Amino acid sequence: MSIYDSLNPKQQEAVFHTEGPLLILAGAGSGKTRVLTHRIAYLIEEKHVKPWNIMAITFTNKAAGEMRERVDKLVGSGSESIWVSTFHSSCVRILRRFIEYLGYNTNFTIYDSDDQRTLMRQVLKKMDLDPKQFRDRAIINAISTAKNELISPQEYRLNAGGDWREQKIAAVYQEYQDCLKRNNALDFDDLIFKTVELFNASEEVLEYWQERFCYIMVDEYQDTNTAQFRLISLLAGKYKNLCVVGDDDQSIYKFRGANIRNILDFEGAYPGARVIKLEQNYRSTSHILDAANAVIQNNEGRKDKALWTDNGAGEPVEFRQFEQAYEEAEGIVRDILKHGYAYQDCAVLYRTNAQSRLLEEQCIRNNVPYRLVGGVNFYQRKEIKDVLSYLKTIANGHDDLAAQRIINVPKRGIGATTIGRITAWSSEQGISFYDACVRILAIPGMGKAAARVGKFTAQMESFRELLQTGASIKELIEAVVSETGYQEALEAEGEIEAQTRLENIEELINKAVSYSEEHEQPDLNEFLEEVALVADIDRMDDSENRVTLMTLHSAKGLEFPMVYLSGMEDGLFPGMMALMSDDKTEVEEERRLCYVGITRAKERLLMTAARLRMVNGETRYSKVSRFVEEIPAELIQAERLYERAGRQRNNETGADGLPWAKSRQQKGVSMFGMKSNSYDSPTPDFSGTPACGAGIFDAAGAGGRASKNPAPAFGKQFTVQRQTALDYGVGDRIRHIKFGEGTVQAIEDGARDYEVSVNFDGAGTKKMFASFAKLKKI
DNA sequence: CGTGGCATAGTTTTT
DNA sequence: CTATGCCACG
Repeated sequence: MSIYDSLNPKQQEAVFHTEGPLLILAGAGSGKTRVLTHRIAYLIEEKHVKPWNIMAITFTNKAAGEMRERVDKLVGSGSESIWVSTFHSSCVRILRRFIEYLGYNTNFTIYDSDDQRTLMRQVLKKMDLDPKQFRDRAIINAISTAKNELISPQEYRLNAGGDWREQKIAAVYQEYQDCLKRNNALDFDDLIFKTVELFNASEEVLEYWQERFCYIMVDEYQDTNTAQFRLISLLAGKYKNLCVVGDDDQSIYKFRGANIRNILDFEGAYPGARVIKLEQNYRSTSHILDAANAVIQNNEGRKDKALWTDNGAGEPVEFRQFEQAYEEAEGIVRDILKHGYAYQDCAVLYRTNAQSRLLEEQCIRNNVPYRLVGGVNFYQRKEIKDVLSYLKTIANGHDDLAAQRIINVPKRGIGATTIGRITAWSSEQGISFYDACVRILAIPGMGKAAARVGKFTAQMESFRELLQTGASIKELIEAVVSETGYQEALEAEGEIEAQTRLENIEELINKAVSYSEEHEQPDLNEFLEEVALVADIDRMDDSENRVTLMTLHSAKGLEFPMVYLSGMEDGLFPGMMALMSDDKTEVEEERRLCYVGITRAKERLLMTAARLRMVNGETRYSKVSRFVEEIPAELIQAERLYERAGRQRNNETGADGLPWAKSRQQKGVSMFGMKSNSYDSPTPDFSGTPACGAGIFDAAGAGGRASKNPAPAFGKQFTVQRQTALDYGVGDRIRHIKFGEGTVQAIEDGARDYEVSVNFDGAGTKKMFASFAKLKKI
């Protein structure tokens, strides 16, 4: 009895085929991770391949982590030396050792999309291009596409030919790359691009890695782009022991450069490649699977395959159309409360992040604990970026963007003029921005600002010393936040803002602590880089009992017993862009996305749509998504609204006859923004807090209990409950966590919360919200 | 130099 | 509608 007996014949075939190129076409839920992990185990235990000669590439860190965990269980010792990581982190590791061949320094920094944008603006400004004609976003996209296709600035210029605009973009591309290099920085696309460049530049380096990775496995192969394909080809070029796993029907990252031809043409690129299809699905009921098959069949140019399952038929797929978008959200949440699945077994999926708002509202309203994946990345939040910029500047002064970001945060009286002068001087001298700051006295025309800059650099140097003398990253962050006055400045901004932001910083500190615990020799640079490559999905903690809200894209690779597909409307999903496009593969891509969504469901699938939805401030009517129509009637149980004539509609929806009247009214009583007493308890207005809907945050339900409890429950950022009564009154002595002791001056019954004025012994009079201030009676 | 107000533009999905 | 950017004022 071996561990391989539990695999089906096809899976075994894939596991035992170890030499030469292998394409595993793994349909949704066909156990591909099982195959990959068992294959690794087989290589090590039966073929005696050294663990360090194996490389497994996944798309997200989360997937990498899971795979590593499962491999650990299968393979006793040595599994830690297998490379299991994403394309991006693999490339970083390679570049950290050899990028000097390309004239960069090995302690390069990684620019995220925000940094990229900042830099691009600087470049566009410097080149004096009409911002109307050359939008940063558009140029970044063009460059990104070029990099994904391995097109260098020089080639871009050649391809541009006589096209004036393209010529300009080529020049911007060139300048942008020069700036990156001067800053010793790489953007996301560069990580792959530069690694390929490195391999092309040095036979010696390439051979080193070819010998290192004799066995390579790539997951989600349908989503690789040209650069990634090239990278893999180079690495596997010598031994050709390349095993790729993917499903062409789940290719959903075209916008990111993914080239579906990579998987469709694999056999062409690797003659003699073995192809194994995994078609048995272990995840879903046959109703769900048949619905998925029915939808995807409408695509052309796919690899022929037929997924089947011997799970039971299960319940039919359901579809419900609602009048209003908020009713749709409400319907979903009600259903969650009704059907009895644990919260953590439910996922609500949608096409665009904007749709999460209504769902959140309804979850909060009905006390359903949820977890939001996506939106603004945690690491892109202002306060986090600020702190990280400090750390970057402390770690090495090479990152100009980071230094420029924080030199006047908190306010130090160093304005744009001064920063501009320093920047100009630093580029004249060919030194970094930070180094220029250090030599501030040498810069002409500085005046008063010189002293301020001097104070700044002195402080930064003191932080460096702190780090030298062995302070942990945690201690460093704490020192930065308190000694620079960052925390103070934050608190001055307002109670609610400060609270959420400080909690975010707290979360970053936690991250730093767990990093330090995991590594024998914690290193600030390494920490920064780890943090630079995390995706939202990586931070998803599925141990808590919460409903998951996320985009269809984020859902790839996951599964849930109960799945809701919301916003099934033509114009939203498939999106307007795809419908309008002449390129019909755009709709096909959306259809694949739908296929991914459907196949996430194990037991029950409910699709929903609204006939009316607010989009960009105006109400839009939509038809039911064509994807729903593609599911044969016998598989689906549909509740539709009748298509009504316009006049009748007015009677139904709005007292004043306006079609959108009802939605306005609803907006008025919504949880966001408006003051309203129609709920058991008001909630903070988090439509205004930047942290809202950002990254993953946890909104805790009342311990998993549904309704009844009048206090709405938020977690983390929103650990807010309006106290029905305060245990202190005017004149009482209280204690505040930061301001110390004081006397309550007044309590106002505000719209959302009690506003308490307190005269602190040390800090004077402050007005604060009761639920945030956490005042204790003494 | 900092702030606040106004105008404008933008909108998919993310490593 | 909302976020961001720019400009004018204090």
